[in-house]
Amino acid sequence: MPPADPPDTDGLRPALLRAARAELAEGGRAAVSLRAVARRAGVSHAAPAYAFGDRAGLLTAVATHGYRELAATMDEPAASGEPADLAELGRRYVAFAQREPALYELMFRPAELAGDDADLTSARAASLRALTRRTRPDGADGPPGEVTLISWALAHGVASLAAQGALPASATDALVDGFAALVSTPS
Amino acid sequence: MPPADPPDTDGLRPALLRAARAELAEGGRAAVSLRAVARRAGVSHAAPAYAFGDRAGLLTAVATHGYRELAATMDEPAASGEPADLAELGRRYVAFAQREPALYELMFRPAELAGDDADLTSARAASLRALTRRTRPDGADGPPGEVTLISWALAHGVASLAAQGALPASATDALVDGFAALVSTPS
DNA sequence: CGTCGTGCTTGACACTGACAAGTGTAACGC
DNA sequence: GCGTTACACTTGTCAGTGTCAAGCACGACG
Repeated sequence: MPPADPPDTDGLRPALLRAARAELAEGGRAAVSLRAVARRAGVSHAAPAYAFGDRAGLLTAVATHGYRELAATMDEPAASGEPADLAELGRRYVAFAQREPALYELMFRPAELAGDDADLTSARAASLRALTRRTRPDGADGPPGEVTLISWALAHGVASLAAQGALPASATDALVDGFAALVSTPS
Repeated sequence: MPPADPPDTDGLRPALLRAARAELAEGGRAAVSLRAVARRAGVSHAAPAYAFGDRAGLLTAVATHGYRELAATMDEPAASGEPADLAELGRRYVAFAQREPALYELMFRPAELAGDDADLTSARAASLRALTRRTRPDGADGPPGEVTLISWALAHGVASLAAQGALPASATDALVDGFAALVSTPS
């Protein structure tokens, strides 16, 4: 019987994660089968299931990486050195989704992920925190407010619609900027 | 060889569509297998593929129905008899997605649909038209403007995030209303 | 009475995720 | 040295899936 929590020190899990990312990028979410990942990584067909428990476990690990990268993207200071403003933040969010559409799609597909995974939960919380921090006037942490949630929903909506061709990819920045202008208009 | 376009007069296709909707509602998108649908409809395992070409064809037919229902929901006049305003429209859109989350999810999953299907394309266009008509000051048809697209993206974002538990279902109406207030604030 | 097409079924294949059991190997006690 | 044990996988197998070719019943038509 495989151990409940195999150590991550060796190269199997990282190698499988790399292979899964490559499959995801090349063939989309449907192409990420345990066996295809195993073939690409040059291991036996059951190795991924051993290393990650099951398919949901593998996808969860991939999605966790995605959330970490998204949070890092948002935390990055702007060229000016100052924290990014709302429009810049939205553009980055959408750009991330457009750069890795299959990964972004996977991140928001809880039916295929292990929702109770601790790493996933914390990475998800970290990315929401990065967004919250930048949409509060004081730049501090705290529970997301209405403006944060509306901004998130808008960015997610633009990213999702663009990812599936419902919106032209060239229109996304204008929509994000238009929304930011709405928000900053004094009521 | 099955004919390219089997007639829709008999009961096979409607029966399979009903079965597919039931599978979708009960077990989510992953539960809609051609064989499960066939079992539920009481036909042979290959009948769905015969009737719809392949799995994508069946899902496309289901999604097409979904777009038709969504458009009908939005076109419905409000209790007052007047066309729905932006907030009401958004609430209806999100409510539709929450009433049939698996169907809504399927409708925005082009990787599993036959994107070039004429019925799907026209149903999709009709639902966008219903939304456009109600977000233009003159209530006329025409290409969707920036406000329409931003509103759509917001509604889609709220619906998607709520469907997967990222937002509490109880918060969606407040977000939609908050957005509508932003839009109606004179700049 | 044949024969022909239509509408669906039967049968098969390759592929998938999951599981049980096997295999090699390194570490450890003696 | 040797036996035992734990680990890190691999091998083998099973049920389920989508797809395709072939078969079959049956009514229409000559």
